[in-house]
Amino acid sequence: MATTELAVTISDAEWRVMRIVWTLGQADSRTIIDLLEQQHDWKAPTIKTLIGRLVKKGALGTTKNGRQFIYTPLIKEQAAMDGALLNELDQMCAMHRGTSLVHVMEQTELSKADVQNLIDCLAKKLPTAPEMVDCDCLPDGCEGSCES
Amino acid sequence: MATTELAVTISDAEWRVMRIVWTLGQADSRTIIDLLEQQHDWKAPTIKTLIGRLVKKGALGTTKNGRQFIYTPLIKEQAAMDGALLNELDQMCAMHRGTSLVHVMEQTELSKADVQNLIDCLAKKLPTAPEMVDCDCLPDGCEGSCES
DNA sequence: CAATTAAGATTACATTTGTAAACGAAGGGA
DNA sequence: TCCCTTCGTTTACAAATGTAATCTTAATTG
Repeated sequence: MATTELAVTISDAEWRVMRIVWTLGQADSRTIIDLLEQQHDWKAPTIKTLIGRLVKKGALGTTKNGRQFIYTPLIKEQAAMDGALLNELDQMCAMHRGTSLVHVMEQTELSKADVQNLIDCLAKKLPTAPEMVDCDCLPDGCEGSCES
Repeated sequence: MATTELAVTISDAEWRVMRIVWTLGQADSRTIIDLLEQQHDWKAPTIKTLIGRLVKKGALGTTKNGRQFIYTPLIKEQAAMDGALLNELDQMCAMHRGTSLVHVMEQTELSKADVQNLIDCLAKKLPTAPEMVDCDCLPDGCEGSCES
């Protein structure tokens, strides 16, 4: 049985740090601090705190390199992204998720390949898609019209 | 110039309360408390606190009904959902958003109509979709391979 | 009318998060 | 060898959040 790795929760600010490390593959604190100081008005100690918290949370791993550390991602970027989005979606009314996804699509820039993948994925779902998805906001089930 | 209504932020626990009110259209505290006590192990005072915070945040409005209040949503459910998802997506690497949306689609139950709407929306995007969306994790732009 | 109940308001308290200063040890240069 | 730079660690502190007890007041009931 593999270690049940319960999804690490990454806060908004921490997310910025992770993106740097994910993109570079690995990085020492100097690099992370330099890059983030350019993108935000964060002071170096702020970024150090974020790095420290990510290490404690198990999102970043460390390798000693002389006096310093080299940080590497311990969680996958795509998995973190998928998890965060699904998490958010899961706490919303099941009946309205589809509409929300349409709105999100409309406002998100996607590459041709992404659009094609999405179309393929949806085409595959179409045959087995239910006629409707019920609201799950009330204990029993929502028969109301869900005005909003 | 209309009042720039800066998106109200709703926390996870508060989200549960909003869903009840959105679904019912309006509700008094007794109703909200009864329903939520069934879904969670929350005590009545906990729910009262959440309701109070939502009123203060401007997410719920009140109408006096005798000694009690009737709560109504001041923000639209669909708008709140769209905003929360876009917010989450916006803080992620632009290059990987498409893939994440594919994964989200795969794991979300959608009605036939939703699937069709999504397909239509995507079909419309396809012609103008860029060949690729660049990573925006680094200050300048990410030319790296973005291993993750 | 007195005692109980219920509704909303006030207070409480630990944890997480954003944001950062201060500190201690290890190297590098004068 | 002695100071200064750096890195990582410790401490700080306010706001947001999860979770709830207590209090005040007005209404319900016997």
